[in-house]
This record gives sequence, structure tokens and C-alpha cells, in this order.
Amino acid sequence: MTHLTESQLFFDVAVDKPLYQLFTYQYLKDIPLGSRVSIPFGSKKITGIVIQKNTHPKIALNKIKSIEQVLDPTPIFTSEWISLIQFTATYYLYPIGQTFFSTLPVDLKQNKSIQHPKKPLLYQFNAKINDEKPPQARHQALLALWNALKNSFISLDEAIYLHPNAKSYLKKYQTKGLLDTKIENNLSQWQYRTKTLNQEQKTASQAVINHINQFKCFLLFGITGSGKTEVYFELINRVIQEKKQILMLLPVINLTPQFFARVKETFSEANIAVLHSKISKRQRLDNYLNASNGTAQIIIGTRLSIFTPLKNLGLIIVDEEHDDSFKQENDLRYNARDLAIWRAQKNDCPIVLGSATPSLESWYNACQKKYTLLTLTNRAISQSTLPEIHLISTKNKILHEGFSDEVLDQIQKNLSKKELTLVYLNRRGYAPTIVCLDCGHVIECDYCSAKMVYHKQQQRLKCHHCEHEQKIPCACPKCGNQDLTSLGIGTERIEQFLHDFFPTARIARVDSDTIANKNAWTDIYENVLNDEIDILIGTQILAKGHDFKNLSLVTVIHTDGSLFSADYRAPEKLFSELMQVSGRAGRDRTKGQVLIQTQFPDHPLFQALKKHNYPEFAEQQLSERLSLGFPPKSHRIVIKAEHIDFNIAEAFLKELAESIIPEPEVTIIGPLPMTMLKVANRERAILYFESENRGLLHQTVKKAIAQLLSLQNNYRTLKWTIDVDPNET
DNA sequence: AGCACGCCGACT
DNA sequence: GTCGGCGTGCTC
Repeated sequence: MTHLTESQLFFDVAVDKPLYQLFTYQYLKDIPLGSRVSIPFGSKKITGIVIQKNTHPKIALNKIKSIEQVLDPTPIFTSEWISLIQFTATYYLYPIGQTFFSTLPVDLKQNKSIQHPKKPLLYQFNAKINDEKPPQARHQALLALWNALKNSFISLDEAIYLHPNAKSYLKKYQTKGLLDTKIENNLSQWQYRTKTLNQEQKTASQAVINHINQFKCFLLFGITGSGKTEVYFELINRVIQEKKQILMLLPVINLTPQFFARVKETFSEANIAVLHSKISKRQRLDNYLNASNGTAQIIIGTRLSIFTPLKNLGLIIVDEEHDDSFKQENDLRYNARDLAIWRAQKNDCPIVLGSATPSLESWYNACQKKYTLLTLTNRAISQSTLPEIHLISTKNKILHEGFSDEVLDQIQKNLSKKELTLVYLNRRGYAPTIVCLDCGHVIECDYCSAKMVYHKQQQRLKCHHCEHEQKIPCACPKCGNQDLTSLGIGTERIEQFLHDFFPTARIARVDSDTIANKNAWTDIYENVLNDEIDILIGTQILAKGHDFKNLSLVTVIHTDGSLFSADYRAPEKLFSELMQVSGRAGRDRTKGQVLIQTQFPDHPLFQALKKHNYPEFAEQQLSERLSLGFPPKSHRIVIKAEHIDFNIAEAFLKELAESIIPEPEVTIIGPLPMTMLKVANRERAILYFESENRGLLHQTVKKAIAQLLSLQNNYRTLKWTIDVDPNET
């Protein structure tokens, strides 16, 4: 037993457990806050993070155990980072310790010290080299390495580029005492390849630069192709000059090698840290640590990188801020864009939210003057103009596998012009429904409340909501009749139809089925660039990011599904999706055309879209939402319960709801079954909390957690989650 | 979440 | 008698 002396100090420590509390430990010496420590917990030894000092522990002193070891000689986490995570845990009502740990690279969760990234060394021959014989000319690579080392300091990477065995040669030269080394210091040396900005871009970047070193939130509203990226780059350059770091968040889909190449090319020699799931664990950790120690100047990543500890943050950029992928939809359900604003505020630095179709929340904030609106209206390449959007009414028209005559005609014309056509349909597979011709039975997933999708090539039925797959049944499982038929269209079916209809056209389909392996997409992209494709068929995957030079016609054949959806966010998503695909057309010099088939061409959404008028659309939507009292007027927190048996999930939430006394102005709705009742064999019920007063709303649900925790003992097989500001309903 | 503790059923 | 089933409650 540790003897308690006057010199004992107490610390509150976060542990990776689903518990809404910190744990108090003692240590004989002071420990910097943010240190990782090894501690006994129950019968195990685990990792903890020291969050705060505690001068008056609330629990009995004899219960307090000792910290066994301080894992990091200098803490990786700053106090700013600790407040960020604490805020996140409080705001998203997630267990404090798990919040800390779920943001860490795997190596930092382990209960051991880590190796810090090596500062890259630079090598050069010293004067002694003049006494040595250079390698023979026929050893070209070795000679190149030799000469390079003679001329200037080079890095190991550069050496390996010149000679694959450079590492062993350097070692050899070093033992002979021929080498001088120095530590690479590229914080001062970076080059910015300036691009001339147009007037709008200049005005926008100047507005931000005027507020450098102070908090201000900018909404950079710029249509596709208006050159938002150039504005970002201009700002990045300015902030590097200030010797501060830039954090740039991108949607998952935009993290393409092409984009990095562009950043690398624009900021050669700058230290860029990339953080996303595809890079190796070690590289990820190195980048994380370099962000934390200030070596990295530009940090680029997906939503998770909002939690990167930074030494001196000078600017945050959130590109495509409306994108759903900034919200994590499992475990810690945070919104990286919202946390980014909090973080900018804490760091007294500007933040730029960029989008061609801002989220209505951000647009509303700009209207309320909480954010500063910056607008880019022109396409950056002056010859290119906005595509013309035509609405094709499908009312009372005969369609051929979903295509109207008009659309087929236009595709034909575009084929004869030898220009690229994009056929957009956000539904993969051959057909979304298999139905019995006799009894009308529709084949559904055994585990989800969803229809099985027919994949013809593989001759299988797949559920798009869980892993379930099955063979095509030869008879109706309900009545035994053998006449089953497929209804509706998917990308696979369109591909087949277009093959038959335009036999000579070269067609490629891009959806998550065809690009399952990594090279497939690169291959198709290559083919497109080499003008070897006439028609591209694609889902959402194709809508974003990529530019196709020769693309002059975009057709959208099925949109109406989300026009009258129960989800109040559906129109917003549809508008942004259609703007996004439309933007693919005519990005270069060719004039683009977009054909959208719909039963409701007069719908205000389409009328605004036709004019490329996001503000008009946003105004419609906002007034509708405000009058209905939906977000952003009111705020929501949702508690979801899932169980094999809906009745149990419902009973749980009912019991919970009855035990809660809501604060004034807070409404509790439910429990209700979720729109999609069952997913992966779990039935879901939901309890809504709604209020125009965020504070009271929060307080109500925060108090409910205690009930939740005690109630869950009676429902051990049930899973519950809290979702603050949910995206889906 | 784990895990230890504890109280009941069916086994050498 | 005791091995192990999982229901219960705690972790500084």
C-alpha cells in the first residue's frame, strides 16, 4: 500500500471506458497535463490521459491508486486540445474517456511510450572526399549519388531516388568519415507557386487576410469551378508566412492523390501532414506528432483530423462544408465542421467554410450575419460557362428503361460529336425490386426492412443496408409461383440497355460494384482521359471531385424519389447533388448541357436549379423550415434504442421518457419506430428532444443520462445512442 | 466495456 | 462435493 505523504499529488485521469467520469490517481511528482500514463484499473493495467489536477479528491483517499508510469517524456497533447476534447464530450454527451481515446492514432492508445518521428537528416560529402576515387562511370546511379552528395545537402529520400541502395552507401561513407550531416529544417523554406487570382478571388482572400490572428467565420460561397481552391491556397500561403499552422478538412471523397499532388506542387518544400485512413499506421502517427510539435505546416485530413493536437493554429478551412461525411454516424457522433468553428474561436483564428451549395445551417448563419459571406460567381476558366440545365418532363411519357426519347436523342447527338456523356443514377445494381407476378410478393432482406436489390451479373440478390446476399430464388418464397420479375432501374441495367441501344458506343460504369478493387477506378479514369470512353454511367461516386475535360452532356434520369421524402433534409441533399453533377458538364472549354428527367418540372427546387440559383433555393427551404419550426430554428437531440425486438426498444425509451422532467421549452416526442425499422437484424426506436433553446435542450438530455445508465441494467441486450444535431431522422 | 463476485444447476 | 452458467455491480 502506498504511504500517503504531504508530497502526494492528485490527478484526474481519462480512461478508455464507456463511463461518464474521470478517475483520480496519485503520484509523487507533478505531471504535465496531457501526459499519457500507465495506471492500474480494476484488475488490469491500462493507459490513461492526465486531464487535470485535483487538490481535493471526492473519494476516500485509501481508494486512490498510484500512477505507475508516465509514458511520454513530454506531453503530446496541449491544453487547447484537452479543452477541445472536453467540449466535444460535453456537447455530444459521450463518455469523457472514450471521447479522448477515440480521437487517437492506435499507437497512442497502447500502454507504452512511442518513438517520435526522426527529424530527417541531410547529407553532404566533406572535404575528405577529394582524396577518394569516384565510382566508375558505368555505375551510373552510384555516380549520380556521388555527385549529388558532392554538390549539396540531400535527404535520404532524394538519395534513394538516385540509387536504390543509397541507405547502405550512406552508412559506408559515414563510417569512413566522409559525410557531414545536418537536420532538415524546412519550416523557413517553402515555395508558393502563385497563380493569378481574378478580382473576386482577390477580394475574398483579402477579406480573410484582414482578419488574420482573430476569430471570424467566413462562408465562401462559390459555384463549381469558380476557383475556391486558389483562394484557399492564397490564404494558406499567407498563414505559413505568419509561422502558423493550417488545418484543412476535406470530405472523404475529395481526398484524392490528385488533390495532394496539387497541394504539393503549389507548396513545394512545405511540410504537409496528411491524415486519413488509407495511410500506414506509422506514417499517420508521425504526421500526427509533427502536427503536435509544430513541424507540420499544413495538416490535411478527413473529419477525424479536427482532433489533431496543434502547436499554433492559424487558419481552418472546411471544404465542401455541407458534406455529410463531416458528421460521424456511429459511436462519438460529432460534426467536424461545427467543432472546427469552436476550435477557430478558441485559437483566435479565422475559419473558412467553402461550398457551392452551403448547408442551410451555414447559409442561415450567414444571413444572420454571424458568418461573413464571400461569393465567387464566375467560373475561373473564363472561356467556360455554366451548363444549361433542361428539365425533361416525364409526365405521361413512355420511357425506355428509364430514358425518355428526348434524352436518348441528345445522347445520340453527343456521341456523333465525339464528346463525353455522363449518365447519372444514384442507384447501383440491376433492379431495386424483385416481385412475384402472381401474388405480388416483394423479396425483402431477412435482416432489414429493405428490398433486396437484383445484381444480374453476379446473379445474386443483395441488401444495400447489411451484408446479406442470396441466390436468386427460382420460385416465389410466399406462393411458389415461378414467375418472378424485376422492377425499377439501377446502373447495371442502364449499362446493358445503353449497350444495346448504342452498340458502337464505348461505355463504362462507375459505382461501388465496378470499382471494388483499387486499380479499377484509376483504369477507367485513365480511359476517360485518353478519350476511350463515350458514355460514363455513375452513381454519387462520380458526382464529386473529378473533372472530365470532354464532358459536355450530363443526364439525370431518376430524381423524384427524394423530392417528397419524409426526411426534411432530402431536398437540400438533392439540390446539392444535382448542382454537383451538373457542375461536371462543360468545365473546360466545351459548353455543357444538363438534362434532368422529372415528373415535376415546375417544382420550385428545379426552377431554382435551372437558374443555378442556390440563394433562391435556400430562401425557399429556409422559410419552409422556419415556419415549420424545424432546424435551424429549433435544435434536436435524439436517443436511439435498438434491439432484436422492437417492443423492447420501445419499452426502454418509454420508461426513459416517463422518468424525465423536461426543462421548460423542451418537447419530448416519441418513442417512435424509425423510418427504416430494422437494419442488420436490429429494430430501432427513437426518442426526440426538441427546443429552440439549445441550453435547456442540452440540460434535459444531460440529466437523462443518469436514468439511462441505471435503466440499461434492466435492458442488458439493448444498445442505445445519443445523437446531438442529428443529420438523419 | 471488461471483469470479479456470487448464487444456482448438473457433473466426475 | 465443485465446475461453470451468466445475472449484477464496480472500476479511482
